[in-house]
Amino acid sequence: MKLIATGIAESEAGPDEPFLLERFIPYRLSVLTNLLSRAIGRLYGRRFGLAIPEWRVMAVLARFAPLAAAELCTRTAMDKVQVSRAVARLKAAGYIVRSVDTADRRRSRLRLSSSGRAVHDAIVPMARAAEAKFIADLAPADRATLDRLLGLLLDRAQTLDAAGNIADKT
Amino acid sequence: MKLIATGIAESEAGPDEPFLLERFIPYRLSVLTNLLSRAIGRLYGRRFGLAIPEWRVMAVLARFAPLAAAELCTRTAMDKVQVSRAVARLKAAGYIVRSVDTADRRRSRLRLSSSGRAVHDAIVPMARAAEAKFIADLAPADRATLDRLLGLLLDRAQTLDAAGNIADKT
DNA sequence: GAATAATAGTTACAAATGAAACTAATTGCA
DNA sequence: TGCAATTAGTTTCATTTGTAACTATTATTC
Repeated sequence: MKLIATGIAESEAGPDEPFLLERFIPYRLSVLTNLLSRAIGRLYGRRFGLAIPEWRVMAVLARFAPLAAAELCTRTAMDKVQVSRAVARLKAAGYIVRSVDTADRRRSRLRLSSSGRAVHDAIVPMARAAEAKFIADLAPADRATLDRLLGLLLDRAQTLDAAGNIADKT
Repeated sequence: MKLIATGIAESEAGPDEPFLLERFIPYRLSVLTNLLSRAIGRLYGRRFGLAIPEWRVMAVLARFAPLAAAELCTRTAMDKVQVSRAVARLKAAGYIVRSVDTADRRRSRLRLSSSGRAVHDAIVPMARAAEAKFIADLAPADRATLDRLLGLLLDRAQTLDAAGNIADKT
């Protein structure tokens, strides 16, 4: 069943026209992301008992370890509570190892354990396959545009979120 | 601070290359949607005490009332528990009116109250302004492409979610 | 070089969410 | 009819999430 129509963006509609939720871009992005996160969450969760925040931490540690929690926050775009909890679960599962930064004993140095690395390496092809399947419908030019638009819109959203004034006429 | 790089999609990377979370499309979509939902949630919440699910219900009722809860589920892409709770809060706030369908007394007939309509009409321009601001950076061609891609990807995500096999090689 | 402020990370508590059990009403069918 | 199966919607309970308070350590300042 097709729930969401395509056509002009809602914001191009004049003020007297009815508001069309199904064309409202933030709504469509939200539905899209929820569907995709759910599908991908099943992917990690079913076989490895990982939630998405945990997978994000593992993916970043695989590349940049050792990292402190604060650096994980920056790299994963998660807040420090989320990171703290993801790290705690991964440590309990034996997928990461924590040591204390000797130069600053508040900071931790986090890295994947060998079993964590093995899980990571097993998941990566699945994640790539899922992404490929998701965009399989798109022509090469559309993929490039999508990639570029995601960059632009992320910048924009970060700016608007930080400014906190998304509705003002600025 | 720019967190997310642009470039080729992660799925185009070869199997021996490191996994780049910051280029992984589901990750970028998730970060984007969370930022945007947070910004827009503040918009509805601050002035009107509405959460996003409630606003969605109001937007759909404004156009299609009277509706039963099940129809709200279809139109908002929310599940019946979410809808039930959103309806309960809106009823408590006096923004919607519920009557019982005389032909099937399990079903309800929901519509906006006059104060609900007033709130709706006050929010619509704010929502439109927020969307316009969000895509203000985009050239007209990019807006059209975004609109089209959202449609394609939503279809795709619905299919993959329903099939539950996003990682298989199908 | 103490006292204060700032920072890294965790914990606690409250609100939101999701899955499953439940109630009430209707439909199907013997 | 009468009983099982289905459907609409709500409630319950466990989990997740977000904000704020907290602990431990380091930096600053007088």
